[in-house]
Amino acid sequence: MRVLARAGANGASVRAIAQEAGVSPGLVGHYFSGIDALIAETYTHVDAMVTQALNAAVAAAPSEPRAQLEAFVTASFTAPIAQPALLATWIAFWSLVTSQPQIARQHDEQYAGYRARLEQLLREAGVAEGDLRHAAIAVTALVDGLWLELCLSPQCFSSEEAGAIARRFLGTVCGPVKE
Amino acid sequence: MRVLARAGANGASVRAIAQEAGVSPGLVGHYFSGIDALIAETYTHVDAMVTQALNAAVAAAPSEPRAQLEAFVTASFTAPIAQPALLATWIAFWSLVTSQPQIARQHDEQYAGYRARLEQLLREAGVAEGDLRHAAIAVTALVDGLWLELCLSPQCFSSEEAGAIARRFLGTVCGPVKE
DNA sequence: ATGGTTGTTGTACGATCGTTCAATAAGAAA
DNA sequence: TTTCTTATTGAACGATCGTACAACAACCAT
Repeated sequence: MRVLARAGANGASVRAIAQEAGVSPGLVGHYFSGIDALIAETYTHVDAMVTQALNAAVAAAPSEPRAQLEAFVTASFTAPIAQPALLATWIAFWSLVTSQPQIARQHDEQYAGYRARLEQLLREAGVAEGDLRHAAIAVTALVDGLWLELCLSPQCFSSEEAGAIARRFLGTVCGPVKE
Repeated sequence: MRVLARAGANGASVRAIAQEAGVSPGLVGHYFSGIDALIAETYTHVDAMVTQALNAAVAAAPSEPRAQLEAFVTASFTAPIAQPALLATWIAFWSLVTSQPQIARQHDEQYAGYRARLEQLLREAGVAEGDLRHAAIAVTALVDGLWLELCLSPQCFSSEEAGAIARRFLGTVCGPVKE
C-alpha cells in the first residue's frame, strides 16, 4: 500500500516493495505466487480494513437505524478510508479487472458484500423491499463517486461537504430525519 | 485505447501500441515525448469524445431544460461513453494522478469543465444558485459511480437501471417532472 | 533533377522487470 | 548435538521495458 501510494501502479515492482518491507526481493516469491497475487491480497486486506472501519463507525453510532446508516456513509469520507494509499490500491486493482477474470470475480464478490451490508441498513431504515436494490446501488454509486473524487483531488471539495451531500441524499431515499 | 482495453495498463507498452497501430515502435517517439504523454493525450482525446457525445445527446433532446439534463446523464450509460475501452483509459490515467503533478492538474481541469457544464444545465432546470455547487458535485458523483460499476461488472445492473436511478435522483434535486 | 524537409524503420542500449534457485541462516524437534 | 524444516538471501536469467539514433523512403519546393 505504501509503495502503491508513493510510486503508483507502475512503480510498485517486486524490488520496490521488498525494499520498503526491508527484505530481499526473493522473499516475495516465497510468500506470494506472483506480483498480481500480491496486489490481489493487498486489495483483500484493504477491503477488510474498510469493512472493519465501517463496522466500527456503525457500532459507535446511536442504536437507531437512520443514525447507523448515516454513520456508515459518513465514515467513507474520513480516515482511514479516505486516504491516498487506499485509492492507489483500488486503482491498481481496477487496472487488473479488465484483463484477469479471477480479479474480476474477486471484485464482484467484494462489491456484492458491500451492497448487501448497505441493503440491510437501508431495510432497517425503512426502505421498502421493492426499492431496496436500486436504493443500495444508488447510495453505493454516490458514495463511491464522492470518495473517488475526494481522493483524486482533495482540494475540490471537503470531507464535510461530501458527508453532507451523502446524508442529504439519504433523506431522499429514506425520508427526512425525525427530530 | 484498444490496447489499454485489451491488455490493461501494464500491457500498454510502446511496442504493443505501435503494433496495434501498424507502425514501428520508433515512430511513437516521433509523435509523443514519452509513454506517459501518450496516455495523457489519449485521455484528452477520450475526454473530448465524451464531451462531444454528451453535447450530441443534449442537442438531440427536446429544447426543455429538464429533458436536456436527463439526456445528459442518461448518455453516460450508453455507448460510446459506457464501454470497457473508455474505462481502461480512465484507470490508466488515474494511476498516474497520484505520482505526477502535471497529470493531476489535467484531471482537475477536465473535472472542472464537466462540472461547469452540469452546473449550467442544473441552473437552467431551476436549481437555486446556492445549491448549484453541491447539486453538481452530487450528480457528478452519482453518475461517475454508476458508470464505473457498470463498466467494471456489466452483469451487476443494466444501463437502463443506471439511467433510471440517475433520472430519479434528478427529481430529488430539481423537483419532479411537470407533465 | 536536386536539395531539403518530413515521415518511418529497425536496431541497439541500458535499465528494470518478474521469477528462479542454489546457498546460507535460523529454529525446532529428536 | 544432530537432523530436518523453514526462513531468507543475493545473484542470475531471460524477457521486456522506454528511449535514442543512424539509416532509408517519401515528398515537396526550387
